[in-house]
Amino acid sequence: MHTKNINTHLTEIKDYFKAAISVDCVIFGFDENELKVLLIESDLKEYKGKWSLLGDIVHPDEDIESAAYRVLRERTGLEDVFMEQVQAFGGLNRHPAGRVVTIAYYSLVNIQHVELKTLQNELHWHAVKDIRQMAFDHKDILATCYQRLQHKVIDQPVGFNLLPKKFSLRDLQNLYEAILDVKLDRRNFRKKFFAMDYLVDLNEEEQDVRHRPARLYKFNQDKYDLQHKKSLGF
Amino acid sequence: MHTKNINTHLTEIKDYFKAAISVDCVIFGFDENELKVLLIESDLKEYKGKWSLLGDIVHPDEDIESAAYRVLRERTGLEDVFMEQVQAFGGLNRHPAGRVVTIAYYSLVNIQHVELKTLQNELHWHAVKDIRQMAFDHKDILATCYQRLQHKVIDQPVGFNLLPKKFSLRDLQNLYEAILDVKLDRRNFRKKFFAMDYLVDLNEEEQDVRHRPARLYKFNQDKYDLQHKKSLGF
DNA sequence: ACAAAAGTGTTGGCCTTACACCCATGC
DNA sequence: GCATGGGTGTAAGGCCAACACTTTTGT
Repeated sequence: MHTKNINTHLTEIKDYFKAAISVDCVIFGFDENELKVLLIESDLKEYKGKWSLLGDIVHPDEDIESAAYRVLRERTGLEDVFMEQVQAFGGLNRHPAGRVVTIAYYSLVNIQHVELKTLQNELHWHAVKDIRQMAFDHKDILATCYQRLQHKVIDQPVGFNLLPKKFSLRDLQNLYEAILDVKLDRRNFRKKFFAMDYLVDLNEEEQDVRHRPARLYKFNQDKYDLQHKKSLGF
Repeated sequence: MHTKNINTHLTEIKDYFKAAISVDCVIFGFDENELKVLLIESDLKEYKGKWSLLGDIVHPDEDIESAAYRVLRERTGLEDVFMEQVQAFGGLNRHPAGRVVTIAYYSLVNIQHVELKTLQNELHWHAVKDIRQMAFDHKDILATCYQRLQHKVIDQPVGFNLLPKKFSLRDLQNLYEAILDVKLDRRNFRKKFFAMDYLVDLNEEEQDVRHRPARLYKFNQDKYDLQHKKSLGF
């Protein structure tokens, strides 16, 4: 039996250096109590009018993670935001131009900080729950990344990345309810977060609300980094 | 500002079809109460004598998942076993032959069913906890896949894939203790698994043990598939 | 009879859930 | 003063962790 292994035999490999690697970024934001994702209109004739994720080919001298950060930076102006690889998508005919294997990342951004780098208004935030059709296999990619996010926020306090620096507990709860698509009990939610001790009371209040203003908090990243990272368990 | 997007602009792509895609399989087995992984000796001069994962280039007409299954089949003779993609590894100089982005998979196999397809005895099962050095970035890949496995067995009953069809509760506990690297309470462990109702009592006993023989069970996959897949929570 | 591992229940503490009233502010 | 959402505590039940003795088999 003849078996090959790229890790032991090199001679036949040269013929195979013909694929392209891309990254696709699922950029999540939170606005108007909805989870949003940043999409771009596709110009490709095959997908005319459909929305697609932000992505690009990985350059020859570029790490895949760097490529993902580059895409993010070029489109949103943001750096140093939360980003995580999800997985590769490598179906045979997923891209009309040829064999393109894409690596999917998702990132969590404060939607207020984003300055869209747009040419003809072709970039838009879409409510995740309203998205029906997308170009390529991007609906799959989005769904997989969204699932990953849902698991992640249960496990670790990453949701803060989607909020402004100062936020109320109501904001935080709205965020979790939007991501997980559940209703949560207000008192128990507060208890849980105060018990975790990651919130810093800023002794400030909301402005311009026409009811009793809520206290504002910020997230204490350092405290979280120190402690054993235990599950939030919703 | 000029930004590119593979999902909207195609003209410049051709130049980039020069990378290679590979898959690397972390094939886990369980034997002598230890978690093992199947490795092959590297022939590459750069990694002479080091052990590496089983991997291969993804063929042009081949899905990445199919490629992973092919590697598994060619080396172990197995098909239809548990396998899951973990993530891509795309560091710049991870392969001496050029730009090779690899997609890592792990699979769980019954080590008794494996017939190693070996040419010069270059394939071996290694205890995961004893592995020190590996070729390429394979130690990273293994570590990432092992972590994923640890989370997975807590979440879903996939451990059965590593055991023979018939097993005792002691076998099952040994497996979980090996994977999670913890000691578990025997009574609570039994309670938990009986409560989940995934085990079928075969009304058989161990043979050839020099103490009281344990009852044998099998896993009821169908029952699991039907129920809501709830966490095992160790 | 002895060695070795299998098998079996109960209790206490903790964590989770469910639930209702008063408070501060803007209009 | 009224409408709106903010803020707070407690009790009951379920879940998990800790723990020791008896049973079965081989030698």
